[in-house]
Amino acid sequence: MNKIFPNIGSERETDRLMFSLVHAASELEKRYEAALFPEGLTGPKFAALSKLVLAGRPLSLGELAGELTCVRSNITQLVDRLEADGYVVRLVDETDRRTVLASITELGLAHQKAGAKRVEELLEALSESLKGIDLDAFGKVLSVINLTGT
Amino acid sequence: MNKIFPNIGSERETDRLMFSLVHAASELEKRYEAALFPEGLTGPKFAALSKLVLAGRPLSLGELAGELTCVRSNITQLVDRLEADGYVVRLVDETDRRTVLASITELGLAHQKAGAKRVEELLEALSESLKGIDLDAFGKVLSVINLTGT
DNA sequence: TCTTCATTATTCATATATGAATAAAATATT
DNA sequence: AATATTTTATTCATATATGAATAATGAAGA
Repeated sequence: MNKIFPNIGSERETDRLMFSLVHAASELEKRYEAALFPEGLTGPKFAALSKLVLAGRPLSLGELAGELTCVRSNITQLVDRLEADGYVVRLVDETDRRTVLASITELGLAHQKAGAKRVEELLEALSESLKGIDLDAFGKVLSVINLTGT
Repeated sequence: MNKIFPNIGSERETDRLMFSLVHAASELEKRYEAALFPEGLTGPKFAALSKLVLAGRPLSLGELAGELTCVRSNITQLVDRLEADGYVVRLVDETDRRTVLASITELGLAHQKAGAKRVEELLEALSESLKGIDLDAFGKVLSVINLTGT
């Protein structure tokens, strides 16, 4: 599904560029997901595992929700699936019995590592294909859009 | 949820740019959805209604799926919701009784028009804030990424 | 014509996302 | 200490997306 701008065929240059930008982003996401697929991972699963690896310790589901900027109930479900995959286990935090910790398993670690390698290859290839292009102007436009209040 | 690139804090410039690109796209989408919300529309609902308006005739669900580049079962559900909203009605195609046509209602038309106005305002504002920026280089980078096979 | 094949939409299972309502536990207030 | 509030995760309802399996209909070929 084209999530945005049903492409009414606008004349304005910025319209076409914004359409193209959204398309490029979704293209990137597709390649990213495709890179992770052989390792039994999806984008959200890899993101969660990567946060655990980066932290180097079990994280509470609330912390994970914060890191991944999403709602708690989302993490509950994601961790359900990761647990079903055997990539993560739930632990109770004995210092605060409300808290549930997600702890990455050996299997999860192995898959995260493999996924990270694939993603690195993807970014490396992308970097290669963008060689010799003026990225400064690109960054400037992005920063304008990224100013959240326009 | 950060759909992509769990932001491991890479040094490579292109990595940061790709992250920024995905972020910009999701920012745009958020504003787009926010613009449509007051008109009782979401992105997918508005996209479907807009295709019907653009066509100027009822479209089969298969045609809609093609226009919106998504799977048929997705459209079945989307049209269910649009029908529940009263924005669309289902008609049987008498020339091919397998086919179901989605036909926009007066109410749907009114909401699409209102939504289109909001989106136009959003794009107008965006175009304004990008005035004076070199969009050529931007377009070039996007076109590289949009070459689906890299 | 009758059987086979293709096409259409729907249903079902699943993944991802949000937000409201709930339950359990910790903290604060009286 | 007892009550009230806050914080934690889960459950539920819903929206959006995919893909596999199914049912109904149409088209092609024997």
